[in-house]
Amino acid sequence: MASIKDVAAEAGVSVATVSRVLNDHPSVSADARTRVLAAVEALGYRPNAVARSLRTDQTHTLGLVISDVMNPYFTELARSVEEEARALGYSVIIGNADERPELQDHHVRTLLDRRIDGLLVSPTDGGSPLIVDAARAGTPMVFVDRWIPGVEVPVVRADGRAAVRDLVAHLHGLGHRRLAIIAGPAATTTGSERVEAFREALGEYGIPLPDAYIGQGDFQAESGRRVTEGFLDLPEPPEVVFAADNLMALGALDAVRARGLRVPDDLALAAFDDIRWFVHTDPPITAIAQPTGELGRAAVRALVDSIEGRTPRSVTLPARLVVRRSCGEPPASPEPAPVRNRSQS
Amino acid sequence: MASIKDVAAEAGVSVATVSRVLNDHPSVSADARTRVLAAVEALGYRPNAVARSLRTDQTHTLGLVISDVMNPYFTELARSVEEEARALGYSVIIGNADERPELQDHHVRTLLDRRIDGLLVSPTDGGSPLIVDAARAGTPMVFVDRWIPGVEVPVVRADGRAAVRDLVAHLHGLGHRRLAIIAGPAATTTGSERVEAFREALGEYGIPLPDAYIGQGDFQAESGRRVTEGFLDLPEPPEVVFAADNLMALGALDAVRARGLRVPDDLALAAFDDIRWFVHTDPPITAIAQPTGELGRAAVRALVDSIEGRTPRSVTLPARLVVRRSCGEPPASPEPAPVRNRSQS
DNA sequence: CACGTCGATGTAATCGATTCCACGAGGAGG
DNA sequence: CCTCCTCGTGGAATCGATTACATCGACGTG
Repeated sequence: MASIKDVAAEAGVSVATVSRVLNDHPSVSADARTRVLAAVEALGYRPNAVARSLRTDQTHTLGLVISDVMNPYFTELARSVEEEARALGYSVIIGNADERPELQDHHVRTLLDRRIDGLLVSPTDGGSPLIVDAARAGTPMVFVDRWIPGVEVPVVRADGRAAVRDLVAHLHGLGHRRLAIIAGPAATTTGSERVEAFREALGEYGIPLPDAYIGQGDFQAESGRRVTEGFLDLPEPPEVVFAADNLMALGALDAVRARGLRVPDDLALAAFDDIRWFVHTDPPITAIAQPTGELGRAAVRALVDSIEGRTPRSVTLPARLVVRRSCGEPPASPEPAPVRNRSQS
Repeated sequence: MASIKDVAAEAGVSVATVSRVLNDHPSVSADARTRVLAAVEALGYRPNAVARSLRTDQTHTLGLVISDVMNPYFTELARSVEEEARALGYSVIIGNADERPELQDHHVRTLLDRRIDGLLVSPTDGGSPLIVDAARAGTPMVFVDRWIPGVEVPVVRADGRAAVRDLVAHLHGLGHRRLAIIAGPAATTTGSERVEAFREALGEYGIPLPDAYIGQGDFQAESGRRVTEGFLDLPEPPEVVFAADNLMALGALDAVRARGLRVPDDLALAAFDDIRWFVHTDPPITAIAQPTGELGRAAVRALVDSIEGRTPRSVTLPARLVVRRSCGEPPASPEPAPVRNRSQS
């Protein structure tokens, strides 16, 4: 592969001049510039990003460590992150933690070794020392969706509190009184927050949230199935199950289906995270939608601000309830546009 | 950030010795080794992968350019690729082409600039000169799922021919005679191959595939909706629509639903690519399943073979038909295990 | 005892870029 | 006409690693 030296030789100038042309530094004669450009063209030269990074100490790369690529919510997040990053001149390297802390740390370490300019993390657990140290050491970092409390890092996330309240109102209005939740890992902020919001909203109606109605899941489908089976085996099973993410809702659906029961007649179901498939499930699932695309973009902007020396800001956006048929009684009007355009947020 | 020089100073040895310890070269005294290791520990030193790559001309990184991250098929592929790569000591950088050739080229160029050790591509179009040139120039490369004809690059893919024949047999057995297909872009191998296989299989029953029953899609949901509406507007609409990928099937479902029609009563539906959501749609969708995980792993193995100087082999694995209810008449026995374990292929 | 071998170590070149500094030519100003 | 500044350019240092080569002491062998 041709290097800058080859270009310099071909153009009859020094490597310094070639470099100046490439980085369009002002003081290069028009003549030299055209000769260099011709040489670049002739040799099919492309600058070696590795060498450039070593010298400049910037890789123009962002690391994104997400909890689970197979989760459509995170896939969509990754997509919007990459899009915004590209618009700002950065590449993105994605690491999939698969909800496993040690895998998360593996990716963080690898990304740090590659000297990425900044890190976007949605922490799988509540306190990876590696991440905390990196943050303290000054690595530009932004938390997205989930965060680690007590660390001075901007957080970009959706606040589901109001939407959860709307959901509970909706459920209460449908006559449901025994409401259960499939929670995420307590070690994640989203895991515990959603339970709290749910409990609080129930409280407003004087409905308790007994321990038996709090199932411990791990944000993956299998745990949703297991927890739901537990609920169904209870002497007094809940009338509604609220899954704290979309995959656990899928597992819940599996469990109900395996017993030959029906949603919402035998058990109503709602989920946090709205994904396009929820429109097509049997029945369509009522869910709390996060502004995923906007979150991804805001996170990138905050991170790039941090990298380029501006002060990054935390961002909290509202989530909203999308009512469908999985909790009973169809909504007043059918959903207007079944295919959502993928470029919208 | 501490460099190898700092470690050398701290340990009281030369950088060469530090480097030898780090790469466990045999001729280092036990004493020096422990001192270096202690210094590494004390300083929290981590080798700079950028510098290392520049010197050794290897990045231990694979590039993966896929057509669409939002497509669960490719997400699963990406996941298995990363897993196998990690097991073999490589990282993966994913580029999302979003079915746009220029975006695909952008990512290929960026990856090449970063001097990745090898490239895994599922080409969005039939003949990016950039990719062809890179292959000819000797960049280790493997095509996965789709390929570019006429280029000397191993291909790892699933052969759906037999499964399509099974599907047609199934449809014919249910009494369907007017069968249409939503095709992928003709520029992709999978796009044209699936139409051919379908036409061939129909031929065995003496059923023609008129042009009106070949809708041109682009592997994205919106095109599936558009094409399906076209089909429904025909004077003699088809009884079955076969979508060449899962997203177009989703779009087809949208179109049917928007008209207040029902699957399979008004229009039967089948899809290429089986994804877990198909079990939960209304109705569950009959699909052709590819051994996605195995494809990803095989592709990585072939690529790493190529990188490390062994001869890579092309791999073709069979796809298989999974019958559900979207073409009419439920299958003989219900699906045995509703939740599929995510670690299986 | 001399010499060759081997193991441990350090010095320095190298990878491919960027960038500081020095230098020469040419133009402006006194 | 001399000085000074500016502009275009090249030489060389530098980033942080790896590695060929040189060196040196210890040891084994004839």
